[in-house]
Amino acid sequence: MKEYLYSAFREAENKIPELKEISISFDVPKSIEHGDLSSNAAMLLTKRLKKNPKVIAQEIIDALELNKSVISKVEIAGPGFINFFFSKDYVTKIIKEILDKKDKFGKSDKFKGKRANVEFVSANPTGPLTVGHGRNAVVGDTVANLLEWIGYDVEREYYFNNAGRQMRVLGDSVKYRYLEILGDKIEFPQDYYQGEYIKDIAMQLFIKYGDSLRNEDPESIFKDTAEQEIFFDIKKSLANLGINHKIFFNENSLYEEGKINELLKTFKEKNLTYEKDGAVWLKLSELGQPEDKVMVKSSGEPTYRLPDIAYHSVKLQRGYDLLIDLFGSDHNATYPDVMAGLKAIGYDSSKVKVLIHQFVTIMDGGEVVKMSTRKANYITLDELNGEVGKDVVRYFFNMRNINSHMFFDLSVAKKQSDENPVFYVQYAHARINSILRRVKEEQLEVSINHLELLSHEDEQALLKTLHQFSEEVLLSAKELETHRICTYLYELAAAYHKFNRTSRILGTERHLAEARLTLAYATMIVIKNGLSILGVSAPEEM
RNA sequence: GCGCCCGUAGCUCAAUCGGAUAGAGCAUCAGCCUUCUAAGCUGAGGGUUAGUGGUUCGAGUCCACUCGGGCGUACCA
Repeated sequence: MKEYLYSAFREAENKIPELKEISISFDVPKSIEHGDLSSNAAMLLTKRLKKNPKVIAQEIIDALELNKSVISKVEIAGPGFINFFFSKDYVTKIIKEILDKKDKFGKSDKFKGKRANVEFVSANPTGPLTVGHGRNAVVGDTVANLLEWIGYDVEREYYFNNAGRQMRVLGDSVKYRYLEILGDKIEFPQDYYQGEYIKDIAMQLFIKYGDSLRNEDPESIFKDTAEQEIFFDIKKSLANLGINHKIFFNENSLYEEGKINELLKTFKEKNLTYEKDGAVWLKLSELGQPEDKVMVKSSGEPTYRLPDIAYHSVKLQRGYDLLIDLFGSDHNATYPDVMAGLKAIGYDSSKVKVLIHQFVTIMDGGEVVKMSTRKANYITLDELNGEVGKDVVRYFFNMRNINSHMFFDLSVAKKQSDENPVFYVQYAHARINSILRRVKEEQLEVSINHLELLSHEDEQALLKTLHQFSEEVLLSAKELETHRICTYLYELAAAYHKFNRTSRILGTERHLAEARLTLAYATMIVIKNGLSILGVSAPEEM
């Protein structure tokens, strides 16, 4: 609906040139009394024109050449809002568009030809994915979906590190459990991985190799087997949620391909490094960061910053127009250094968008569950998925703004899953399918021939909600905010349930019945499209 | 101490670039099924948007400070 008004305002700029100086926007007013779309342009111009906003509003209205068949009424209200009321005909037209585009309705080609990379999950293979990783996984995949909906060619990527201290401890942990199975009496160190899965891997090795591995290095077969098994499980957990990464990027390849040394050399050439206490420091303080940081430890090992910068430069070299990083708030201190480093060596760091989600606090029966992979005190993503199902997991994690901390009460999720909003949305979809099955007996058909009969306020409200879908997708994708889709779908479902109550189909005069049926059918398409962005199923029966 | 995020109804959360009377769900209370799924609908109660000050036609939203919470602040990743 906004498009029409934007172009009308653009034409009005000829008569009121000051309109060019402000950013024109249209809001959907909270109350229907204030029309379908509202503009605050007059109020924004009060200073420039030094006139009463209501007077300016009238001048704007006079300058606009509006088609009566689109805009039925324009009003000045409140302190100077210009409220536009759309004609019934125009509002109804959306049905034709939906029927025409079907599962493509809401998609846009605004960013067609652009390439994006979304890096998410990126957990090292030291243990199963927990509920905490779930938020990252679901939001990352949904952000990727959103970008695809506005035209991007998207690649999903998983960055991991199978070297380093964490993985050494993993190998050691497996070896200790293996020795336990062989009957050795050892005290399992507290800071080793305590999870049952370590014992399972050790047992597998015992079954396969007997006691022949007693003298093997923990970093060889023990670590390698653990990595393989754990990664297999991680991928399976993700696949169970409909998530499939195209690229698994091993940090180690950056070393093997000399990218780390290359980067270090570049920094040195640009005179951005110095040595102190046997370590190599990057002059981040000269790059707008609070303090210099160590890139290469005195031991000769790089810190995580160096590979992180190298990794991002490699990704930028691949030619993406947009790079998304998604990680938890525990990493919030690391990315400014990476961005500063990238910028210093000539990359366009504005292509990198870092999304940081706040933590998920797991509750069980009102009690906080402290999570630690090391201590094996956690609820796995698989367990959660098994309890409540993919649809609930995906909807739930997408529901909230990632800037907010999120409470996940397991006992509530299990016990009251019936009351989860995802069912409310899915139920609307199922209800529509139900009526579609029923009308076959009545020989009613989906038809655009009598849509002008849709005049009930609940029908009009539903139509206007349908109008907003495309804009909502575009906005959600631009802002990289998945929760907006959930909010929208909930409103759409509510509008449908209301309509379902007041605008009955069976037992109604044929033309009106078919018009309503067609509206319901269009609603079904939009609900299904919205749910598909979230990766949530649209059941035909519940 | 410093940096990032947060503080909205009893609970969990929305709120478009700063817009009009701050909205939903859960919970509580009162209604609605011989009619397309009651996993639904209608209504009621519930708020000094943590606090103080500022910016302006207008602030939950922006700025400053205070209080409270989360995460960081390594030659760990």
